[in-house]
Amino acid sequence: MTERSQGDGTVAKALMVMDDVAGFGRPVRFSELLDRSPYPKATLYRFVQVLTKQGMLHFDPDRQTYAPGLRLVRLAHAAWQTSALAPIARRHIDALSDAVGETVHLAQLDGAQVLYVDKRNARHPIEMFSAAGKVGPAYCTGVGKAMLAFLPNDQLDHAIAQQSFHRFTPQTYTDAAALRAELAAIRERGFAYDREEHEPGIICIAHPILTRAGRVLGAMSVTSTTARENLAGLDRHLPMIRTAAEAIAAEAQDWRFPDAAE
Amino acid sequence: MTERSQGDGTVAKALMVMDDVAGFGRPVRFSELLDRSPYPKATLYRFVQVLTKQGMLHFDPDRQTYAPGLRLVRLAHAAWQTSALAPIARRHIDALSDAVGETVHLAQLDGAQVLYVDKRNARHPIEMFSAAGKVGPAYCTGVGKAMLAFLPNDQLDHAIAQQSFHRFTPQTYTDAAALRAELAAIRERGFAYDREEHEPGIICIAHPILTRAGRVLGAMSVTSTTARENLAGLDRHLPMIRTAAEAIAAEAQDWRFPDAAE
DNA sequence: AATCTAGTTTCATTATGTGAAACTTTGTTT
DNA sequence: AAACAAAGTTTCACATAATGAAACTAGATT
Repeated sequence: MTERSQGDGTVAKALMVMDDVAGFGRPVRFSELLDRSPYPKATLYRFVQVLTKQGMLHFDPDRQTYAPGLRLVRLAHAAWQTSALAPIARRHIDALSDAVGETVHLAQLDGAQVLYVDKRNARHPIEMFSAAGKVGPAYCTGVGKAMLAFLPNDQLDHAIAQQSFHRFTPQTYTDAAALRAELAAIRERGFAYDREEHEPGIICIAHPILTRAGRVLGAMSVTSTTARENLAGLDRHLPMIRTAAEAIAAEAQDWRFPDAAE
Repeated sequence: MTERSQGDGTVAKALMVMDDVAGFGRPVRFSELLDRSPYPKATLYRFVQVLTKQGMLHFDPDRQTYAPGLRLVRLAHAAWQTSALAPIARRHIDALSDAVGETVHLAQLDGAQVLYVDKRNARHPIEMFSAAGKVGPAYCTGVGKAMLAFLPNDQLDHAIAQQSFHRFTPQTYTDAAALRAELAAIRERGFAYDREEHEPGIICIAHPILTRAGRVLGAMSVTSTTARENLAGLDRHLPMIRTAAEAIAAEAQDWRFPDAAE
């Protein structure tokens, strides 16, 4: 399932169990968990007990199933609030989505993956946790490429090494060389497109959010469909998305990133 | 800060550190954390290292501060989605908030506290994590009392024992006896009011969400202000909130609570 | 240069986690 | 109803991992 790091401490192991439970996407029985777990029965059992007692897992006695617990939601609330990006970006995203009438995403880089931290959908009013917390591939999404393109070399190498390069559509970049060329173009241009690389019919324009020193804080995108728009059409939104991205960066910087030279 | 349970296992201790970091509500320095922590420097240091390496904490090298990490947001996403209540309730909450034009809350009981898991604000369109994950007192909120009132005796005793009974307003119930009387009235009536018990000027009507067997799944409320409404006015919304609560209960039950006799 | 504070590493000691196996409970088959 | 199987829980000798006092280093401050 996940890559297992051994002897990494008890805490790391317990968190791996959390990931496993979360990975099912539904309440799981102990035995199902055991099948996927590298730990022996008694060990896994103790972990699950401790995590449940701690509120990190919730045990449903009727069904005898475990699911991620409410303590996580409480902690995530703190994470979101404390985050230097999401709370600041909120009103800019509101404004942008109102102005362009399309779906707007805010994402951060979480290791080699894209993690969506906020979203506005012009039509359906709200998405809550169903949107925030979602992860996606970095190499074939607008926000992902926008962030990768402005990473320092060492971090970029590391991130690229971890991409899966699965071909989602005919347009997906499926090797590191092609991706690097695309990233160079993005760096040159200042923003990224998603040309149906992740989902057929879905296109977007994405802009990085950078500190003055050029450190990547996140990215935001405006998404549309090939049925309604083409890339040239999305360019209309460029001034607004750029303004928003810069405004967010400026606020975030003043607030919490006094930007020591790196 | 929090109650400390000793010898409760390494995982529990690590999670306590998480709570402490989250409790600050802002990025914290190691030394600030040390002041509040019962652990010696080296021990706390190791915890913070492990948690950071695991993505449960984020370390800002510029400021040398720790904040809750992105892995939490990812896990909370799973928790929210897997939860038996929030995803099901979503469209009902949408509909209810549209219909009544007031703020609607969805909450669950997390130990002795109320944990808000969703919210619709008629005016301001969205609140994201800023709303979900928030905790509040059970004894002086509509949703809190609506849930407490339908708890089995042993759980109720336990929950009441943990209430702080802080007097937020002149209307706040400040002792267990008064609260128990109010809960009896709520049980009788089938729903709860908040008569400015938590915040002056804020009133609400709240309805529990119960399985057929009477187990408490959560509660939902419609909130207004004394400037616009009074309790009698809120009663107008009763049929709709009751219908919504029952619909949510029915769906949740079919979906994941086949309701073994309790 | 001396002093202070915050952060990091070391290492002998001890507590804690580990997991094979035995056991109990629950549900299914004959 | 008895026999069986599968899932869940407890035990305990053993090994690993956590502990924390103290020593150390890096930056500030005087």
